[in-house]
Amino acid sequence: MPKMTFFNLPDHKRKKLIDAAEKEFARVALFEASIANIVKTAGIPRGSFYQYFQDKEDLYFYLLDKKLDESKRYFVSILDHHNGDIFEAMVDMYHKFLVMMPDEEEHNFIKNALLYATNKVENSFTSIFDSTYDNNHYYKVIESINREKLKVKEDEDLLSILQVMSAVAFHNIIVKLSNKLSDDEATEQFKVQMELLKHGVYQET
Amino acid sequence: MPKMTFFNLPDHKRKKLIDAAEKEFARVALFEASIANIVKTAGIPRGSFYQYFQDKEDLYFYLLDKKLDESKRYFVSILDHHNGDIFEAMVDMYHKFLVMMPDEEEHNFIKNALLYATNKVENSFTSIFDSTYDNNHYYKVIESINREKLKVKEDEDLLSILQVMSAVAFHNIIVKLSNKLSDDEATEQFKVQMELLKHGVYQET
DNA sequence: GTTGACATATGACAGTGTGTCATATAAAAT
DNA sequence: ATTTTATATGACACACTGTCATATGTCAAC
Repeated sequence: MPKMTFFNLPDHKRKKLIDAAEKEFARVALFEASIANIVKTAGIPRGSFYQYFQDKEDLYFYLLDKKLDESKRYFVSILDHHNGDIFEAMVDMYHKFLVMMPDEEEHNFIKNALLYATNKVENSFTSIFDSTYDNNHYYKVIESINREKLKVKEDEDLLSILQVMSAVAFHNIIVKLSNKLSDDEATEQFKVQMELLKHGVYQET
Repeated sequence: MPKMTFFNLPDHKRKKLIDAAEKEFARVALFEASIANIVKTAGIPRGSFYQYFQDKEDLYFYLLDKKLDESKRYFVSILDHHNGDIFEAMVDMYHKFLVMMPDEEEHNFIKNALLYATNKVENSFTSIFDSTYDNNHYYKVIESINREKLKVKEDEDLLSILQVMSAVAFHNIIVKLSNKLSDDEATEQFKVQMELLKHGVYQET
């Protein structure tokens, strides 16, 4: 987390710094991003940066988590919209995530995050379904899920399902961003994989 | 790929360099690893390094792919051992991968690779099931799979299954390596998720 | 309105790393 | 023996990081 000094900053100064950082993290992945670049763009002295943040990662995950918080809230609303059908919600979310990013800088930021995913970045993304990150949000999701059509009834089993889904979604988004799949192809492929998970791949005897 | 100069090197010199590199990549993740360290340990001049490799990544992915090639071959043998049952093979492989790493340096190398996974690293891992990386190996796998118990019969459907499985496996290994799951807990969790995929999560009406 | 205590700002600096290049050396070809 | 080609070497220019001594601002208390 950024230090208090950062939050005490006058709005325009804080915004300038955030804009500069977003620009840099949209340009290249975290490990390639340079503080030197950010402070130059923001027009602040180098020393000030360390007054506000522990280091590059501190700033980075602050920004990333801020962006993903929006997605989290959005997912709950989508889930409600689909009457708790978690598969429909997931496919919808996946599609929206890929298609609904008109801001190129935002798109590149996310792309760089995903293509150079550290464990921490992956956690930030898949935390949509992880109680350790945001217990409050987690229960909202769990409670919004309609279990009627599902085989499992226990929270624990539900969690396993969510984990499988988010692992597959995460992987698919990376494939989509790195390869030459169109939005439609990617969505189609994800749907197919969700169907597999829905109905299973074994022939029931 | 390393340059020819590297492969022309006398064995002992090449080995010394590889040993030094493996040590460095076991110490820290790719982005933190330093060429300066590697050449110091190997006792070669800095200039020579660039005679052999394009850069750090060149050396890194050469080593990683070499390691994963063993795993690929091993997977085919496991699949045969389980008479083509892809779920049994996958669970077995997952367990072996976690448990059968007695060499601490090797373990740390893989751990660093996974916890700081770039798109390229993830590709290297999941390429077990990707025809674009090693067509020959891919067909060996595809042909070894027993489709009797599976709903799907087409290669294309099979590929979707494999992709889902490898995405889930990849994700689980990362969770296992970063968190405090024991080998047994991790294996159990993976089994549960494989069962979900086998039989599906929807109640068939 | 002066003082002191505390918060913030600043940029020079030491340390570390990268990739290149001119030069030296060895090996092979003619 | 001489030219050509391959390899070796380490100094160098450049880039970046994190720190620290010093400067500047803020604000409550007297």
